Amino acid sequence: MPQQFWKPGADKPRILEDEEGGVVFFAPSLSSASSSSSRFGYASIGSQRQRLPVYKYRTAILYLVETHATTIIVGETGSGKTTQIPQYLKEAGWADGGRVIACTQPRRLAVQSVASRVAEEMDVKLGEEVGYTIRFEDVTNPAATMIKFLTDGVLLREIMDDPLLTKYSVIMVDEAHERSISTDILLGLLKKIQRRRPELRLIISSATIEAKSMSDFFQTSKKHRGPEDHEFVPRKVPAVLSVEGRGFNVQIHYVVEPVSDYVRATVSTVLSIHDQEPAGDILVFLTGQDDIDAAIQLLAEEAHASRKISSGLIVLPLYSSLPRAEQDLVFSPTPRGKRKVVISTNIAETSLTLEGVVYVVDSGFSKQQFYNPISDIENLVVAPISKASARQRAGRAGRVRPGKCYRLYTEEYFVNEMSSVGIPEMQRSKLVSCVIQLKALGIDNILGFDWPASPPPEAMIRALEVLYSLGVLDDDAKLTSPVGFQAAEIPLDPMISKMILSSNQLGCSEEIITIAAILSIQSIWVSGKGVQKELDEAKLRFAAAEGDHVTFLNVYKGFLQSGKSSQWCHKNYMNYQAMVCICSLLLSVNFRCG
DNA sequence: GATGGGCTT
Repeated sequence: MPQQFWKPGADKPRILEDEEGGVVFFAPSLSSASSSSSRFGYASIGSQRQRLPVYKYRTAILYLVETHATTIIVGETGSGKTTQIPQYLKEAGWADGGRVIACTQPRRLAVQSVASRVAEEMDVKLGEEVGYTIRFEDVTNPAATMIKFLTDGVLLREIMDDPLLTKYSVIMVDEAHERSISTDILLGLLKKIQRRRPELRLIISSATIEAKSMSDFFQTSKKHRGPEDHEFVPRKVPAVLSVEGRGFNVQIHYVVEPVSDYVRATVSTVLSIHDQEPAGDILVFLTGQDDIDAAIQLLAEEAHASRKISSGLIVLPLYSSLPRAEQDLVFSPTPRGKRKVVISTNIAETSLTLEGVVYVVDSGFSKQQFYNPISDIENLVVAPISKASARQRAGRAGRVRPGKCYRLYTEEYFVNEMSSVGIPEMQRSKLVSCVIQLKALGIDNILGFDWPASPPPEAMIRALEVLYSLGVLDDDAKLTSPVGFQAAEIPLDPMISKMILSSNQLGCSEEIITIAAILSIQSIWVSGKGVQKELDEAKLRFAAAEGDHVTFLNVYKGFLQSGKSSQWCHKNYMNYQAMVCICSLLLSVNFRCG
């Protein structure tokens, strides 16, 4: 039975969700005038740049940055803020005198693609005036780079060498609304740095909502407040500027009654879209591989049962552990007369963008990590998403033309029950790595640190206990010498760093570093629906009686003997990308540990 | 017999 959605404008009274800044769905007329037709013309890069929504705020942004210590920019995707603002700053002279403009991103891929886009717009070679740094890859030229894109994790590491980040004149923290651990630590540290360096300017860029709490965070100072309107001191009160995006209008449909099984509901919704709606690809958000496989299975069964309805559907799964070749399928253009259905995890919410999506089906759930500091156990649980996520998901339907989003929950639920933003990662994770990093930066009063979102004190205490038991912290909760400092230097989980340091005395460093590298990446095995049996057999070929760790060693040996061959990985159900990653990790750890 | 959302240094 197909799901029942009510259509906007029909009998049921429409509760507008704009109260909380539902701007995501409705961009002013500007978008229809400027994007669809002219965007595909042969405009020069210069005029393309001028057509971005952010362009008309150029003067305002430069003025605010000049006069305020912190500027918060609320902008939807497609406003052009990430690529344009660093260029405006450079044009206004913020990179003069050897200073550098930094722009951080939570993800490596975003850093690379934004950097190359900006280099192209400025018509310079990537790695010169415009460069980027991500782990294992530094494409900058210290003598020439004026605009530098980097992951927030890399900037955090840079603070270890240069605690005041002296070479930067402006630091733009992008995607701050995602509230990843590194972004939050970075924000806390930048606030501190700012007190010592009044000439440093910060730009915090966030997709929606949290502008107010972010502004409060940068406004309130625990200690001495500087003079506010002094001529040469920038204003401490953050400026907040909102920039509209370029998304198309997305019509939201809610279910009338709550659904009991969101996988089934997904399938019937997809089928009725396919049956009733004009051409356009469908993007479905489910929680994980299990759900996704079940939905695909069910779709196949329905297709078999009613050939008429489901002919012309191309159904593709999408999740991060899917082999690269299969992931790439979702980017292939949809053949004429066909309709692509991508059934995805959260990966399509932030990390990748699919062109051609016109319909989004949102289950309302995602898997989220939670940490219980009492039991010291991390859990992955299916939990309801936030309004912010729901808006982000819906926005994925409006990239090429007006679209529709089908939410598998009631409007009443969305309005009254759904929390407006998710819980910051900081408040639902282990903090061992985070604490050792702050200690390495000389921040002794960890419990008194000024966070954008305070983590639970129990989690902090547990992290301190773990570090103490590893011998990384002493009785005064200071880093021990040399073990504590060495462990902080190694960019891995402190438990693993300690294992590496101890292996030195036991004469098994080489083996332990290999194991450490493998434990530090997501998985060396490929994943997928039909390969479970083959995967188990492959694992058996390397299995060691001593356990998984020695099995890992065998796998790595095999990989080396194959001459680091990708075919060998494929044959043995191993993730080639992961193995390459391990090699880089080995290099960097070996480098640090002599 | 039960099991990996997504990132990152």
